[in-house]
Amino acid sequence: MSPTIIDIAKMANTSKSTVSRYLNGGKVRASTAKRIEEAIRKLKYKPNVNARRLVLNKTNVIGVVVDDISNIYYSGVLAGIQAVASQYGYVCTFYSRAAYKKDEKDYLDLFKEGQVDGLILGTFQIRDPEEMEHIAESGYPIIFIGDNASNSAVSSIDIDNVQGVIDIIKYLHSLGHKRIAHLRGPSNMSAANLRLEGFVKGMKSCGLEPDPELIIESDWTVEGGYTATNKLLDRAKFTALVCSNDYCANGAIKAIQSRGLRVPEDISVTGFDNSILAEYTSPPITTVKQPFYDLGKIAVKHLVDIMEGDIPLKTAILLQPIMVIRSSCGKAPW
Amino acid sequence: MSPTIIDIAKMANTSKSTVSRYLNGGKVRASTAKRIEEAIRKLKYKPNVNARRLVLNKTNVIGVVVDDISNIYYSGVLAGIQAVASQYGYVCTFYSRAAYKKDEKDYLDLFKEGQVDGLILGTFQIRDPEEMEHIAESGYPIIFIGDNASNSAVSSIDIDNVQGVIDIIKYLHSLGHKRIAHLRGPSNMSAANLRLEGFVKGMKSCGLEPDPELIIESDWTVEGGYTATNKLLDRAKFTALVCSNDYCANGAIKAIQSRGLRVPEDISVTGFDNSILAEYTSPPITTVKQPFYDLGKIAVKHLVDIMEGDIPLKTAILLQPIMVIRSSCGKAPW
DNA sequence: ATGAAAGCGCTAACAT
DNA sequence: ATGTTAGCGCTTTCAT
Repeated sequence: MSPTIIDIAKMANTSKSTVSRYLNGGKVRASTAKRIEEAIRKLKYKPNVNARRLVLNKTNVIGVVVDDISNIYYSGVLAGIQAVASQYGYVCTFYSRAAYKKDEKDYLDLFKEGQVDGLILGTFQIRDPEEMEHIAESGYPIIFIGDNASNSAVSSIDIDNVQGVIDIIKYLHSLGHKRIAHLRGPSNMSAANLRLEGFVKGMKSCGLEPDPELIIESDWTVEGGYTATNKLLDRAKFTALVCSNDYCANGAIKAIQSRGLRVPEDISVTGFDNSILAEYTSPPITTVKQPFYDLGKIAVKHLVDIMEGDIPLKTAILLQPIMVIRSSCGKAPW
Repeated sequence: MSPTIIDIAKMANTSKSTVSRYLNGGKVRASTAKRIEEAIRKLKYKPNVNARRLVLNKTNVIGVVVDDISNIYYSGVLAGIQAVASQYGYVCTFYSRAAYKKDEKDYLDLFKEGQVDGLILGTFQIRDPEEMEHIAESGYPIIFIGDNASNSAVSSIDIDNVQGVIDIIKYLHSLGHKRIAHLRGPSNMSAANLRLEGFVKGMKSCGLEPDPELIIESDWTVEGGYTATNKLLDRAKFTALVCSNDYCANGAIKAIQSRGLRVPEDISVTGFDNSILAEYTSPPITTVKQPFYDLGKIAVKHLVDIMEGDIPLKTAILLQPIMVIRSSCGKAPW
């Protein structure tokens, strides 16, 4: 067994309260401190966190629930979360949303069980309003990632998907494009809907009318993008295609090229996310960079503020995305 | 405050021992059980895990330490770890190696502190023998990921990097290639060295002599692969290039194409990992698929076996990789 | 089958 | 500044 605070007290000829005090930065006579330090060193003592958690009713762990840890989107966010959490003295435990849904478990149980002090909840899916309400009412320190403040009673953080696409449209418009198509993402994904919203707003702000015929839905995969783009090419003419993410943009480019058309000479294509695919495929794709790491970082910072009582109010943070211009866009051919 | 076992006992007109017994599947009279169940439901009771951890000296958490959570390699592994751990009733906490190194903390402290029951340690770097020894001696349940049993006193799991490249060489040889070059990875990465070993062994087993002039080192990045391949093209002739991973293979292809040479007509190129880049760039890259998810899955299964005493012995598991043939390789032109 | 009591390792009054 | 004591919520003998 590991040594306890009592073993230290005995060896240092003092009481466990004094050792505890020393450990927690309280006032201790220098000579006693020395003896305690020595005992700790000799016995290689480490405080038992579970005893501490029990008595303090504070775990110093942040729970993170996401759809799928292996998704590149999340892995960047998770890295930011983990790094910053540890700076603040917290440890992170990760849960997958799928497992929780399956077992019909309630995330809020994590608080009751003493597993976590705070929770970061991330999902691509549009959230269930009832669930949001349930969580908001609970009063526990929880922050949502990837949800654009659909419920103002909770704290959330996301990037501004709408503005990201507006920037893209303005850029394309500046290149002379007028017939701009949109390969929208799945309608059950909130970011996909927000990007569509950005498409419509961006078009209008440029004095262009979004043509329903030029909007087609696909999933966020390369294959889906390929298929949908082929349909789009069959039914209409356009000079630019705004895709809902980099994966389907990659598929779109392949579809366009497979018909002997060139990107960007004949059709310009844009993506979203700035994933690895956008950077290294040919042509490299003009896209919108999501600050994944910062997203995680700020989420934790904010959560810690909430947990430690500095920020009682609910806030919705919206990070500004950055357009990354590569060679998949060119002047409008007509 | 959350209700405790005592609140349940009171409401159910029994003692906390009986409630505890009920909770842990012990024998309880049916009528008592009913009353306890009802009390639990009414009070929405959830057992406090920290009290339980303290008394049982068992956390049900698996710690995972990796270089960088956001690395695609790890994110797949982590997903496997997380999923299977939760099946076994464990929760995962993730630590980044960097933070630990910086603070000079010892992973083994996690055990002493009662943070974890077991640890999965992953790194690309060649491990410090002293550290390995230290860990081996500790006797704690620890399993290494991504290390090919460099120390037989610890348990480890990895894919067979050597065999993966041997398979590639044999495949290229079957296509008629004789002058085969190797873009090796960084020499401080153990997998890079093993892949080089596979290259040498594979060549010999095909009756080919590995030419030192045809082996060049680069980091595992696209840019690094690009630069190194240009150097290689300047100094020698070859018909196939075996790259240490998909990223540098992607850079290699770009370098080759930038000189007006074609892949695979003039030079065949292979990668390693089966990352997203191998699948969606042009041409798609023939590579070796690492079973990331399975790696994590098996690591956990094995760790649980160790923790629960089923497997006292130290074992080194080597998973067989699978070659994925795409269009970056063709018949040798000469 | 059930309850009383001790104890897991720690913190925090409280008294000295 | 230090020690005594109670208690955090739970499990587990040991009686009954």
